[in-house]
Amino acid sequence: MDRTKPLAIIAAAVRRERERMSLSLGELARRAGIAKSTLSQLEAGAGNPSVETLWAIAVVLDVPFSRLVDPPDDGVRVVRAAEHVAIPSEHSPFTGTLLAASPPGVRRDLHVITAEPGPARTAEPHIPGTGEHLLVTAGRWLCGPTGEEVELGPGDYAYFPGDRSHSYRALEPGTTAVLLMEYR
Amino acid sequence: MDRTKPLAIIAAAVRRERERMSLSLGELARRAGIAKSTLSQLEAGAGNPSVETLWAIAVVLDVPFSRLVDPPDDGVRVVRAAEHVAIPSEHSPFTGTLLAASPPGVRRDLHVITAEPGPARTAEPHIPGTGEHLLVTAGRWLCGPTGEEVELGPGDYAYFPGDRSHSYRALEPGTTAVLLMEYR
DNA sequence: TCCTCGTGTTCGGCTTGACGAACGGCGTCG
DNA sequence: CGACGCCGTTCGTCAAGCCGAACACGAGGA
Repeated sequence: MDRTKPLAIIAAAVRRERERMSLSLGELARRAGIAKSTLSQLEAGAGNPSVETLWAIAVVLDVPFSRLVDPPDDGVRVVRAAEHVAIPSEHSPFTGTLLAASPPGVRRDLHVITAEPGPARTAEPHIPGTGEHLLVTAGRWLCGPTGEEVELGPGDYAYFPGDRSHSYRALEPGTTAVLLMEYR
Repeated sequence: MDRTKPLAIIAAAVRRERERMSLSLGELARRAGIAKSTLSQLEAGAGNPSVETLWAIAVVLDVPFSRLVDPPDDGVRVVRAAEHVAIPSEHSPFTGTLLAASPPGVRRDLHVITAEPGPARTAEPHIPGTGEHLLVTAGRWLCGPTGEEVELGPGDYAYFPGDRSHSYRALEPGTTAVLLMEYR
């Protein structure tokens, strides 16, 4: 499984999530019912916190346990419909193409989205570590991080990090896609 | 975030994963470099293990930390294309339908799958906690856990747990779908 | 200026988890 | 049968995490 020292990761993650919620160290400690000294040492990367302690923190921060343990990624990937490599498998009862395998510890929302032709609509960057997987089912999309937009047709797949400004634009009526949004 | 007591979950998860690897309690303890008494108490649901301890165990069991902390789920969900509730959002530059929000701590693979009409193909159950999300893009599928198959057309969405025997069957030529497989 | 409140840090004391040895229970071999 | 091996549990000791108070620092306000 994972490679890096858990201590530093957890320490950084707790601090990051805490600041994301705009909570002071003392306030978080109070809400979590732990001593702020404990939290201070934890964020300093010292010691070896117990499950109970971490759990209480995760609950208050409203993040899964896992969020306190994994790192980020980057880049834009596109797999054209024509490039799909069909893999007949004995293990699966169908022919499939693997588009993206996820690292552990992500949350994700699965959407179906539709848009009509018009001006590009831009989304503000989400929190770091967010990613968007798009699989076009009909029409044509022009989308991606600002300045790196790609045009996608039916069957095309694209991934790009969501922590940068990015836009979506439909080029044909009834343009639809499956959108998988991932958060850490 | 989560609701249930972490202790019992972790205890059960460790025992489950340990037995999956056919390791004795003592052997796991030895490999992980912890006292077997510690492991014994942990599996008994007593105490409040430290991160270091859990980490060592997770490494030996070759599972992500998260696998030791989240529970299972069940049931089959279907959202018909006609039932998709379009949500125009100011936050998103498109109209979307949320099909499924993920529980924390999952790994997932995103596939595009295609099949031609023929006999149903059955998949063996995967490890507990596995789930499959299917969104039909063309044709008609008949699939689901054995005995609970549902018929799906373009735009239809279904979820079912993958830890039971289940089958896929295409009813029309060129039947395709987006398949999101989740593991814990 | 002085006081107050907020931040995050460091310092004793107590609690508790981790350790290793010793224990009882089974199956196997001499 | 007794002796060994492995299983998992229980017990006493020790180290370490957790706690709460005291601490230093900076930003306002009177």
